[in-house]
Amino acid sequence: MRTSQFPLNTVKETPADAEIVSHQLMIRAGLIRKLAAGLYNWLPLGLRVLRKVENVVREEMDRAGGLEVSMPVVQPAELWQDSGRWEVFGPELCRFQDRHHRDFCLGPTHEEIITDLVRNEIKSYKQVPVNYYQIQTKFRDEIRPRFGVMRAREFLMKDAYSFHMTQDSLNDTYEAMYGAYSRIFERLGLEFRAVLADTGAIGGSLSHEFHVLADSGEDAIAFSDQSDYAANVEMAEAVALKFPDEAPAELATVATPGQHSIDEVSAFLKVEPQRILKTLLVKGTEGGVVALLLRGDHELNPIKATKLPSVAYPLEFASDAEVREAASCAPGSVGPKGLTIPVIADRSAAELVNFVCGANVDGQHLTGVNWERDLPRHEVADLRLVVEGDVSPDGQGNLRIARGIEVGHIFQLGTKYSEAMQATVLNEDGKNQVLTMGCYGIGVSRVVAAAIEQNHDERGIIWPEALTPFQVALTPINMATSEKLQATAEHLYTTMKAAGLDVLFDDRKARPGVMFADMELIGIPHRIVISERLLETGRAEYKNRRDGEAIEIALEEVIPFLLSRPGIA
RNA sequence: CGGGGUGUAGCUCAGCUUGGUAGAGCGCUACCUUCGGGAGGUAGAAGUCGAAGGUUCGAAUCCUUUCACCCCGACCA
Repeated sequence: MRTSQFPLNTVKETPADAEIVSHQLMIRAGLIRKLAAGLYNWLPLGLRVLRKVENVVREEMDRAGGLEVSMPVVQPAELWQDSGRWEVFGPELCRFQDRHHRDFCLGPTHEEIITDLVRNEIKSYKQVPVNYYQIQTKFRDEIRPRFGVMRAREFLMKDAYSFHMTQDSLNDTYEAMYGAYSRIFERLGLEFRAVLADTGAIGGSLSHEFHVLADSGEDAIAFSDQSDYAANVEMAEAVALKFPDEAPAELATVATPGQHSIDEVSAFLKVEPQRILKTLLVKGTEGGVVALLLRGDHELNPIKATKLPSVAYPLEFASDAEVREAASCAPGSVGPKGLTIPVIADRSAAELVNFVCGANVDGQHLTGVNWERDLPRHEVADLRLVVEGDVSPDGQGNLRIARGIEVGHIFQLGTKYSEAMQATVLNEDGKNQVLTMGCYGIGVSRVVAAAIEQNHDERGIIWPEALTPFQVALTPINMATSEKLQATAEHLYTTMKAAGLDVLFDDRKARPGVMFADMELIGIPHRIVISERLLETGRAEYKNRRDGEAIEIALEEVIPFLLSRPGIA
């Protein structure tokens, strides 16, 4: 491709409304342009990258036995009413009516549609398992779209849905998808981790997320430094931290006027926070409140808390009035002693000895408290967020915490949708049997942004080979003034293309600085420069975008040299 | 939805407090000079000052309403 026929829509200035690097660079490099909040046009350069991702995804899905389909973006309400999600889904489901006043929505996901398709088309156990996938535009009316295509309202997603007679069969496909996803992100040249995940609103049992590691990531993930354990911190199991054995101290009541927070009490009583018991009162499912106990240095994990049958979802803290009713004091002085409401202790809180807790009297705390002697043993659960350095739940190594961008998510759905929508087939006994489902998503447009977050410098994007819109930039200097240079450039361009190289020939009448800056901004990994000066010795200059390595090579060696570069052929 | 902020040329912004015929830099067009790291000069094109209403002799500027966009929180690939 020639730049004279492929306008580079680069801009020098950083757009004012772009927060993160990938968003800024995608606009500066001319990959995307915003149309409205959360809606983007993809320019030719950006679309080339998007298609690269798409193709890798498609190849690996096909290799793993997926069958490509295409389902409409617009979906009839009836199917959503069938699954029960028409009512359950919030305002992010964009609903509208057609001219006949029939209800429709823009598909945020396609479980309903595929389940309907399968219940109509798949009749026999002989036709399963099947794994249908599509690469399709989705629309979610996000509360707050941000970070460019990272959290857009309209985005490109690969979604796959598998149907099975047995859990074993689902396990097989789940594993195949796990493998396919790993290959996809490896081929794309991204540093990623697969982590145990919460199944969230989609429902189901087993689930893994695939995260591209980047400091700007919205998710925190925990992984062991010695084993392959990895989980979203929302999910990461927190093991009980033992407390050193000590002789029991005497139980005492102390005045702690005006000391409410853990830090205040810690400073006032000169006791380290980990020896103070934090008592949180939250709303319960039955309408009352429930007490959750944590070590003072630990934080509550709301996801874990709301999974407890007695705790209301979503998590809501008790009001001051409710606290006073349950504990007869203000929130800063609450403790478990004497409470008549349900009490659940975190595993590590249950290990405390000689600790401090609220006395349920304003301005008073208890010291030297011990379980059993002073307080009954309560229900114990995993309630806290893991922290860096925690023992890994598999017992091997310690947890480290990194930030990641979720680019893929695989679920074992079970029969949630197939049951509700009656997706059944006849089994070997001639009986109707509900199919078991899995679903598997990749945020294709998000992958592009994630790749940039992970691969850029102060000059712009540095594309991994598998994603780059062009492999090689051919930049002749002042070509217009030299017929010889022009002829050499044209010849190089033609032979490079013939050699199968995807080359962007900068034939603009631009100054060298402009060409270099543009090619670096748009992230082309390899650059060939030719000039009058170089021509005198029959050489060209090669420069690598990532490591900045620059060498001169003989003109006739240019193509063999490029083809020998890792990842290019 | 709650809290905060911004709308003026394609982009980044000044002008608004104190009302008086619309500005800069970048980008774009043409020409001259320059030519290995976002050049210099000359000339030019380009704006219903987000929209509506009001106050005023006169509104980008003051008042009211409204829309859009951005940031912080709860949702998600």
